[in-house]
Amino acid sequence: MITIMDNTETTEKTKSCDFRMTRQRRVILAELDSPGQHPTADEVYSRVRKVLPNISLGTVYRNLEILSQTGMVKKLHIGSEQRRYEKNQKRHYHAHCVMCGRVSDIPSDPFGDIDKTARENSRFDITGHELVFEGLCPKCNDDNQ
Amino acid sequence: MITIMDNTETTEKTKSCDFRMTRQRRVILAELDSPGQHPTADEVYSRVRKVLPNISLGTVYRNLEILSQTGMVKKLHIGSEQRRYEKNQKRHYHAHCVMCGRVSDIPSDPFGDIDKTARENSRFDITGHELVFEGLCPKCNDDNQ
DNA sequence: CTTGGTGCAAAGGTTTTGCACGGGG
DNA sequence: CCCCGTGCAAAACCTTTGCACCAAG
Repeated sequence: MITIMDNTETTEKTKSCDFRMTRQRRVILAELDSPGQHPTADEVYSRVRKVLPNISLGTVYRNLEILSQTGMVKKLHIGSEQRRYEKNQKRHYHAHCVMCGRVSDIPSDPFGDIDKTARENSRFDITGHELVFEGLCPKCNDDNQ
Repeated sequence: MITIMDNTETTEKTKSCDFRMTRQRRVILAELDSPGQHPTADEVYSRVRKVLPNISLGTVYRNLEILSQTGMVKKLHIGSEQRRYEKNQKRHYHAHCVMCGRVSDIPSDPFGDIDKTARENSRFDITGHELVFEGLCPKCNDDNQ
């Protein structure tokens, strides 16, 4: 029999939201575990299929959506490219290579002061911001010389 | 006969890039002229069709893409929603209503210092950033009370 | 048991593209 | 005149969804 409880806050969160921790969901979460990753749904799908060959792409999408609603996973919208996902973890921003599309983490505390500036210049009730830095990754920068 | 030259920097840019200023292209640009707008390709399409009933959606997409390459138009990537476009104009950021999807301009000088911070924390050659503020627009904020 | 989750496949929505023709410069 | 741009329609792409069955709790 498969152990379903793993007494992490992850499972706690799922339980409290009336979500079942299915095999599929657990494997998807596990795939997102290593930091510095920002896979697309399709990338998650092909990785997870190595463990669960019969999982469907629809299930991957449904789970990523549900997990992002619980806050365990974060949806990323970077450029006009395909949606990406990451495990929600310590505060950081992202850098996006305009040449190859690579996405890297940039560790940083959130810039709270820019929200304040925005509030002063608009009638919106600003709650936060999405910020992506654009530029060249080290590799493309070298190739470019 | 239709006047093709209009001796604006717009036409100059087009000429220098070997782009022809066609009737379609001119009407699309004109539609984007009033500030504070961020229409989707489809919205541009339906507006432009009032002037050019036979224009095709493909032409609208092709032109918005070309115009964004010349720098005359800016593509906006806001949340996971449909792509939006605006005429490139004085420096500002955008606020996105998480409830109704509305997009508003927020006048502001660019935050150059955050690029500096990002540079110090990554190996990317950072050239700029995409920044969208999230919150509630005045209307949704009222409805929410 | 009950009810939410799954696999499958089809549908949906947005954006791109191949092609033959037309018009800009 | 040349060849870029256009209209049309199909294709490509990404994401969502309906449905019958399955399995978590």
